[in-house]
Amino acid sequence: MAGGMPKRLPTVSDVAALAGVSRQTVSNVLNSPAVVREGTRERVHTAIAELGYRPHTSARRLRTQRAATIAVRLDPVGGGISGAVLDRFLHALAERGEERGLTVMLYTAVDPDDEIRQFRRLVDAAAVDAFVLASTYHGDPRTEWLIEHDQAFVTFGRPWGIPDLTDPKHFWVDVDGRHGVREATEQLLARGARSVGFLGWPAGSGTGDERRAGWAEALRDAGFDDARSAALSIVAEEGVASGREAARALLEREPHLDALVTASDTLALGALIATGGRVPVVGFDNTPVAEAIGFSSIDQRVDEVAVAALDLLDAVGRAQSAGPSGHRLIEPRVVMRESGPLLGLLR
Amino acid sequence: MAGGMPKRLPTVSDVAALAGVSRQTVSNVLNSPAVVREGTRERVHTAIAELGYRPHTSARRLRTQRAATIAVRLDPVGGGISGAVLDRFLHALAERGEERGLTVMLYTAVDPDDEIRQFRRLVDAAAVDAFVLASTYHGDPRTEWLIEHDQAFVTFGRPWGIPDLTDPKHFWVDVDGRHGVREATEQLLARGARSVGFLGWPAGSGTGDERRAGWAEALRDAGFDDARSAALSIVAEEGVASGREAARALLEREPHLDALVTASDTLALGALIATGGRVPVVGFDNTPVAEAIGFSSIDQRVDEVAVAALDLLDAVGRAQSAGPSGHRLIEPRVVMRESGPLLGLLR
DNA sequence: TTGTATGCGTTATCAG
DNA sequence: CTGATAACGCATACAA
Repeated sequence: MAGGMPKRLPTVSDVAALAGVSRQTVSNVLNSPAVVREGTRERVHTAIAELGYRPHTSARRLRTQRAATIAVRLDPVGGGISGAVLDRFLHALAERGEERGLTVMLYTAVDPDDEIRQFRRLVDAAAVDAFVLASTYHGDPRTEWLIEHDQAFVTFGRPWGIPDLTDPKHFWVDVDGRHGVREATEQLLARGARSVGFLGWPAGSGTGDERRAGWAEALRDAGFDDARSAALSIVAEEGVASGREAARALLEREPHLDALVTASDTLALGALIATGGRVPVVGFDNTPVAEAIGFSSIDQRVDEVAVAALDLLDAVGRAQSAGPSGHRLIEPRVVMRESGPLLGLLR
Repeated sequence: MAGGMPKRLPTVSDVAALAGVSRQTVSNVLNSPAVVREGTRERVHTAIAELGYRPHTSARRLRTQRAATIAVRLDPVGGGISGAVLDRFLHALAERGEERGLTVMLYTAVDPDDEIRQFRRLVDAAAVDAFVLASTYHGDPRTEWLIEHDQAFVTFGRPWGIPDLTDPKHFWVDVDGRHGVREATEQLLARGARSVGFLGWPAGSGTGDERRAGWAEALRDAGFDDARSAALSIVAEEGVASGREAARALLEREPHLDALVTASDTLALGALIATGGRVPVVGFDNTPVAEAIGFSSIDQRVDEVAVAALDLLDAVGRAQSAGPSGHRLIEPRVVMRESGPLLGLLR
């Protein structure tokens, strides 16, 4: 790098001098503007602009004892097709966080124990004042540690398995998959589909069960009896190949099937391959793949999730009641696509 | 959150008291261990461990005038299939950075001007002491701004278009795509392929041109004359569909083609669809898709890239000469896959 | 409304 | 080798 002068950054004192006030006044202009007189305030602002002054992050943090930083774990690699969801969430978090003066920092961990070690490191160094976890389960050692050590955190994903979802110690944001799948199913029916199937994961994953439930609800409301519905549903492990197998089996059993909702874009892709794109398929996550291939999907609206997560952390930080409760359920958005540029490939 | 006591973190003073030394000695143990006597050092370490003490990040930053933080822009969404590369790089950066006591923070920007605004914000607030950019071009306003303002930065990607790649003001790390493609081609030939084609991007993108050059070199070394080679090459815009079209056209023209190297996994996927998986195809980036489908690809080794980038930044920070030069060219790794679980799908 | 004094936790300087 | 003192830049209680 070219070795210019160290070029000291301006401080409050510099601003104060230029504006002809005390440095305390400058601080007031920034932190309690109401307390300073109009004219003075303006002079200070001019000086600030002229010098390009900005409060020194570390000094402020040291003084206020707040890092204004939230930590998020970055996983090794977004699991294949669906990984993009976490990335989009991260992006949203960084973007909306910046609006509130928050910095997003990354950490990595190979397992829960390692992650707790990271918690300890970041907390002990006062490097962070909140964590965002990408999902949790009942008895998760990470959330237990965080609660025990009074650390602010929020999870993207309900704490599946916890008997009482309103546990006031555990703040979470989640996407209402049930609602989204239900809506997608209703839309398919409204468009004339007479037999809408569901391809989901084996029972036991909270997320997957919710999605299936949404589909079942829609069919029930449309007058299908439960036995009839049950025959239209099939399970598969996450994966293109298993999705294709399952879709194939389902179609063999129910040849009149004229639409399919699935628990993920991965399964949707498998189903599209199996049907040669002849049956409309709705995926979940609205990944780039869905967009590229051109099939319908359900978007998680990670931006809203990020905003909600930050709201909750704000509330935690101020020890306020977090609004109605410490949780937010975001309604996903159904993205219907009539046909895509690549669907033809599958024939 | 449960409202326990504020639970003050231990400071150097606490450690000093417990160890029965002055706090300066504690600081010395941490920063210049050589200067303190063995026995004392041990006592201090014991006290540190007992209290779970860690230097307060912000205090240290304020004092040392170094943020120990590097900023990386997170893009809205990793462009479809190939996006994962940047994610993996980010992960590697966070992981290797932590080993050196560096924090990775994220920022977002909608365009270069916006990004420069972010630079200004982060620099003026002393929030960051280096930037990592994901690629640049000649006359890039971002690098110009950074150089002009004496900010440390390194780019992942050569500054294409700059006449002198050894510009001492611009540090970069890149992957030697030419070498990788050449090696992949050689391996195909060694395995008995008699006619290896290349499917790449239109001329003009530095990256793409390099990759094509690697393939051409391998053919030349194998005794193909240039005219013969030229007929085996075709171009396509990035995208599955266009890759498929181009591969189809190439095969029609050169039916005896028995292997294909491509400039990206996206193009490779298109080619695989076109050939029904009957011709071995090598992609580039070794994305999750390549792994899932099971085709060969060239891995960028982002971990090595991250390490090299951090090395360069270290050198910049200490105003040292950055080793041999301010650049590192990483050799990618060819990942040959005989067949994958999903290749059959394409038939 | 404005200015003054003090401390956040750390490290650097310098005298013992 | 160790210990006192000052300063990094900011914000707050308190006095003017």
